Parts: sequence; C-alpha cells; structure tokens
Amino acid sequence: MKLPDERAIGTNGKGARAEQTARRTRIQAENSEKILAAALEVFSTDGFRGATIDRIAETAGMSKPNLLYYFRSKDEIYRALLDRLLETWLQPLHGLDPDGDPFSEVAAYIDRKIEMARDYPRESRLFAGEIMRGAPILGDVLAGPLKALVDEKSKVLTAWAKAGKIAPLDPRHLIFAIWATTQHYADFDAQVRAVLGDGGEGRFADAAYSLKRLFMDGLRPR
Amino acid sequence: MKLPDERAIGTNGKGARAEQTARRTRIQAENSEKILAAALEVFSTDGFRGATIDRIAETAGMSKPNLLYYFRSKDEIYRALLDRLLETWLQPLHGLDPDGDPFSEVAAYIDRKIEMARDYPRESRLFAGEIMRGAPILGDVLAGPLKALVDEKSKVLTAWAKAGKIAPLDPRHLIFAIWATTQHYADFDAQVRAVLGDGGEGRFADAAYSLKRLFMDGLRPR
DNA sequence: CGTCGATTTTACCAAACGGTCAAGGCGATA
DNA sequence: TATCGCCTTGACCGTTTGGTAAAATCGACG
Repeated sequence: MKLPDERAIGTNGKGARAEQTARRTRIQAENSEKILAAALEVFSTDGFRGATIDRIAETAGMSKPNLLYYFRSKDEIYRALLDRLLETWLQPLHGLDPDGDPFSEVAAYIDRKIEMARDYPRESRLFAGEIMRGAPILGDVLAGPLKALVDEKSKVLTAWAKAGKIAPLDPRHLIFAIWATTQHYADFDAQVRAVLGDGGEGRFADAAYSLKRLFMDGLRPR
Repeated sequence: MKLPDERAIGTNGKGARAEQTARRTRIQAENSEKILAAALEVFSTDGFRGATIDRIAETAGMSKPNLLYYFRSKDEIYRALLDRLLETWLQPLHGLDPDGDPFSEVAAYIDRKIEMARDYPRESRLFAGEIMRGAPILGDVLAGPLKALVDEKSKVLTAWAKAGKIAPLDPRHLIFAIWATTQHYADFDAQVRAVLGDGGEGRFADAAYSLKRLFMDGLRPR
C-alpha cells in the first residue's frame, strides 16, 4: 500500500540527499533502518507533534544533521513509517477465509491480532495516535483501501449469517469489536498491567482465550 | 479522586497567582473553566508533549501570560484536567449493582459507556493518550484506586458466574473488553466514520445494540 | 594507494517554546 | 466616585525545535 507522496509534484522527484546517490549503499540501508526503528519508538510514545528529530536521532545513535541526510524532514520519517506498516497491519484481516469454517476463521483472526498486539505494540500505538488525532495522513487510506477491505469481509460475515452459521450481527461493528479488544492489549498495556497486578505474565494468552470465549458464546450460560 | 500534588512540598502551598487572592472570584471561575475546556481540546488531539501553552491560550481566547496567571505551568493544567476527569470516568463501573440482574447490569454498563464515548470523546482521548505514553501521571491511580475498583467488581462478576447466572469468563478481561469496545467509538472515531462511510449517523446507537448482542450471546447462532 | 563520491560533523539560523516580569487597566466594594 | 486589589498585557529571556550550509572525513573501487 502506497501513501500519496506530495514531494512528487513540484520537485525533482529526489528525496533526501542520500537518495540522490548513484545507487543505494549498504550504509544507507543500515542507517535508514536504524532511524525508522528509533522513530517508531519515539513517535509511538510521544505522538507526531510531541516527537522531536533530536530525540529520534539520539535514539538512533546519530547526529541530527546526519539523520536529515537520510530523511528530509520529520514529516517524511513519519510517512515512511506509516507507509511500510500499512500492509503488515491489514494482513490478518486479509487472511479471513470465506471458504473456511466461520468459528475457526474468527478464532484464528483473534489469535493473529493478539499476537500482533504482543509482538508489535509500538506499531499499534503509532496507528492509534494517528487515528486519534483525526488521521490527517491516513485519512484517505481509511476511506479507500481500508473501507474496501472491511466491506469485502463484511460480505463474508453476512453470508455466514444468512447461512445460519453465525449470529446476524452487524459485521462492521463485529470487526470493530475485534480490533478494539485486541489492540487494547497493546495500546493500553500500562493500564492492563496495573489492573492485573504483579506479573500479568500470561496476559496475552489469557486475553486470547477469554476473547475467543466471549466472541463465540457471549455471557449467556449454557 | 485526588491526584498527588508535588507542589505541596517545598512551596508555600499556593498555586498560580490567581490562587493567592483573598477569595475565588467570578472571573477566576469563568477563566479557569475556559482554559480547561481549551486545554482538553488541545491535549486530546496533540498529546501532552505535542500540546503548547500558546495554542491552549489561543483556543481559550486569551494571552499566554494571562493563562499563566491561572495555571502556573502546562503540567499543572494537564494534571488539573486528569484530576477532575477521574471521577466522571470511573462512575459507570461504580454503578454496576451486585444485587441487580447480571444481564441488565452489563447491558446498562455498556449503554453508559457508549454514551460517554458519544458525549465525551475528548475526555476519552485524553485518557487514552495518557495511558499510551505509559501513564506517567496516572500510573499510581491505575495501580491503586482503579485496580481496587476492578477487583471489587470482578468479585461481583465471579459470584454471578459461580451462581451459574453468567458464563465463567475471567472478569478482568471481560471488563477490558467492555472498555475497549466502547471507548473505540470515541478514540477511533475517524476510522469508524471512514469505514462506515457517509453518514454513520446512528453509529453510537448501532454500536450499543451490536455490542449488547455480542456480549450477551456471542456469535453462536441459536 | 589514490581518487572521488558517500557520509558525517561543526557551526549556524529563524521560529517556536515554556515561562517571567513589571506596569497598566479594570471592577467590585465602600 | 475614589480606592484597592484583581486582572491583563507587552516586552522579554533562555532553551528547544526543525532545518541548512559547507567543510571535513570516510570508504569502496580501480
């Protein structure tokens, strides 16, 4: 998924100075990676406005002008981060198989989303921060590709409901519920740990188990 | 609920200059209110680090030095906001009645939380931002009063489960699920609107309905 | 091992930032 | 309406911020 790049208009098409080089070097690959990793750390906790280039540079272990040799601006780093995260982020929903068993599919989707909350909490928080400030960068992606994907999978869920295989819930709100509950364990980790108290070690496994029970059978005793 | 106030140590106990006055005036009440309202707007979208006093002052329609006559620092405004929000925020959970009917109680709780997401989205985002950056201010409150409240209500849910009135889910993860799904409609409003497409007018009512169905009966068809 | 492009650094800039200060304007009360 | 204390302001300060310019250094390759 490609983010629209306004640099393409009105410039020579070249980005940061490092991109004006004859070919991409080993050092460029390494340092760009270090910068993106550091930026993920900083942006995910301080948000776009609260993050500073100095801090990202410090976290990446290099000087600010050196960082700006690889990315022309704070904005460019932020966009690069979002851009390369998008695919990863939507992959689990893509995997929802219309031909599979509805309950296995939903359970597997919950499992994958909980794994992502556990393994990529900073990515989750980066997205959350972008959405919470009104999605100024991702707005078009949400209304375009994301909506399209949700619409597609909603049809699958509706078909399952029509076939009597699952309860006839609004599929979009069901998807929201899965997103919300799973990402909660990444975005609100501080709260989850505080409430669960010391340890809370198995919180992701426990969450996956509880959520699957909840989504399958709800609270009604059987 | 009172936030610890480190100003109390090492100072004369007086806060901003407006607090050194003989008694609280009408103008003080009005302007403090205007400032807190503006600060809520700014902090909830830009986060603590991203928010600036200038912007808050501008939003409140007054000069920066004038604002600083009522609050000594950015930090003090932020703490004041969180402090007066805490009670409001936890009230719905307090209302969960051990003597009520389990299903009515949970349904009512979901309804109240969705109402709050609809009516106080900025408050929701303010809290979310504080938690997402690791709860540096609210940490003690989460591990103290909040954990205590959750523990208390968890006992209620566990008792209901033991009596066979609801399914035996981990009560804390159930509470997390209710928090996550309801606050999602405030914190991720931009995404919800984008996915639902034009209108999305009835989204809060639809969400309340879908969530209650989901939490009651889950996906299993009956 | 010399060369030339790639990389890094030092020094710097203008604007924005959090916050202070002293002086002047205003409003409630007598 | 005069007074006194509350309120507001403009000017200012040191620091941080996003970003630039040019010189110095590095390193891959012939």
